[in-house]
Amino acid sequence: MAETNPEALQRQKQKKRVGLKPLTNAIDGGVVLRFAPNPNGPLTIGHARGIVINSEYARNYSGKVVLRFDDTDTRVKPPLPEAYAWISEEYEWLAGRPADITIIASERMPLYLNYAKQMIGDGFGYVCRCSASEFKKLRDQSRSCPCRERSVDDNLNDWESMIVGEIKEGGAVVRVKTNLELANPALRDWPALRIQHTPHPMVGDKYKVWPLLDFQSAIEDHLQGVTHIVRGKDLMDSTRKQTLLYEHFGWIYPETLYWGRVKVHEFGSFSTSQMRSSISEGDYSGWDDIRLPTLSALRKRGFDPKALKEFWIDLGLTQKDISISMQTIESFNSSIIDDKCERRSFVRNPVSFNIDKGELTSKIPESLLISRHPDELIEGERIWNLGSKIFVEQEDCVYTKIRLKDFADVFIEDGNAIIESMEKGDRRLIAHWIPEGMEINAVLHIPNGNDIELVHGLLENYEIKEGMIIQLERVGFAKIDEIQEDNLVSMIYLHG
RNA sequence: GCUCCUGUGGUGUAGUACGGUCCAUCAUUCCGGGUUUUCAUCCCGGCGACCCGGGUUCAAAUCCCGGCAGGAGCACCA
Repeated sequence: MAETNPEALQRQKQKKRVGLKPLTNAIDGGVVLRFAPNPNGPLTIGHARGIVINSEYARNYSGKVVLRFDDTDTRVKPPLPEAYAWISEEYEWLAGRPADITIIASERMPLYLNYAKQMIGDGFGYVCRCSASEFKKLRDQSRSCPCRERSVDDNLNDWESMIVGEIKEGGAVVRVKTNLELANPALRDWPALRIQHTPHPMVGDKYKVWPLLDFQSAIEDHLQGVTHIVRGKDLMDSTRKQTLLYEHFGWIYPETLYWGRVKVHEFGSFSTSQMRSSISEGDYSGWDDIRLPTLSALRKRGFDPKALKEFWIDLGLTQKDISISMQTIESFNSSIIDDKCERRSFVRNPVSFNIDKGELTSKIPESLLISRHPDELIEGERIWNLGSKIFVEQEDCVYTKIRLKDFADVFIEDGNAIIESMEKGDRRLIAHWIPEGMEINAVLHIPNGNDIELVHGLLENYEIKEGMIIQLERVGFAKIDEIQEDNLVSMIYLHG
């Protein structure tokens, strides 16, 4: 080998590439990407991939991201008015900055209708009044439908009828003329706009003709100067259809990248419309119900956006259909939050004992100083005022001699905990406990598939605030969701 | 059925354009050990993969051909 190919010997051992693959045809400062969700509900964990990949590429190339609401369907997937603001906000939460440009398709209807008219006027689009099934039949045989041969003037007349609402829903569509011999039947004379008389939640009944995704998205990408489109590979045919349209208009289609289908083990398959109906039926408390795979739910549970970001970047962009596990995301999250989460004691199944100080009375302090983080990564201590009683987790009461963590060795007898020494004298069990007076009733909500498991106990009531994420010693990370007026703390379990 | 995409350990992922220390990278899971006055976190170690069959070549995860498997699209949804 040294003779045939000496360079081969120089080859280094491979390393894993970090970050996203470079984009083709990308100029620093000139990259425009877009993230285009349907505002028919808030974002899910799958959308997170789109936000992360697009915003990361924009960051890498000092480019821009257009947040575009593709809300041109009033009936099958009607937009949810509140969702627009949720999505903008969730985008910012994840990307770390707001989108550079925000576009709402339904506000830009005149533009799309104009291009449609131009398309008809220039003869590469036509109004088709065949039924969907009639058309499909002809299309599958590469035959043109009767409407295709009509004059531009006839088409423009029909177009006007569509626009003013004279033609019923389903009565006509506008098609883009393509080569009918195209190998892929799905691309032949594809539909660009259809009639919808159902009022749009945002703009009302102003428009009777609405563009379909392939048309609206194609026009808008051109208008915004999008240079790179990253989309699911289920939209590969969209790319092909849109490229045909671009050729008609004389435009250049953006670079396109794809990702495969993503399933999350813990959530199985789900859809926004499915969740929407389950929520309205009361199966879930709302879009942020902790059992749901929505971004709002993950956020409510206390996930750090950086964890999601690192996770999706590590996965990168592949066209493989994948099945991921929340465990991996949780692992990214742990490494990010562990250093900044304070520890608190949470005693489940508490058993109370009287403290018997015995002969050591004079040596026992009135309060203990306990570190906020075991590695001293967080300054200051938690102050535990000792009362006359303690609560110990029942599980730890199987022995008579135990050590109260960070405090003293005790001997348990007849409901009393008799202090034997402050120093750890032997290898006895270290018990989990909390002094009386420091406790507050708490309930931990653990999402578990379709259920929420409730774990009751006593939480260490030291500097707790709503919204803070702490690590419950022995249990795992949790978020203080609500401190109720009846002195009950509601907590949400994050992960171990 | 037609059109298209994808196959690297349990799960993901790097490497594949241009064949060569690649007996294959990294993470996660799992198993074992260690640290810890938390059963959490953390640290160390280990198991574990190039879909199959041919071909080209001194040399194939990488190139060619043929299979097989999985997925998507074929909506007047996005």
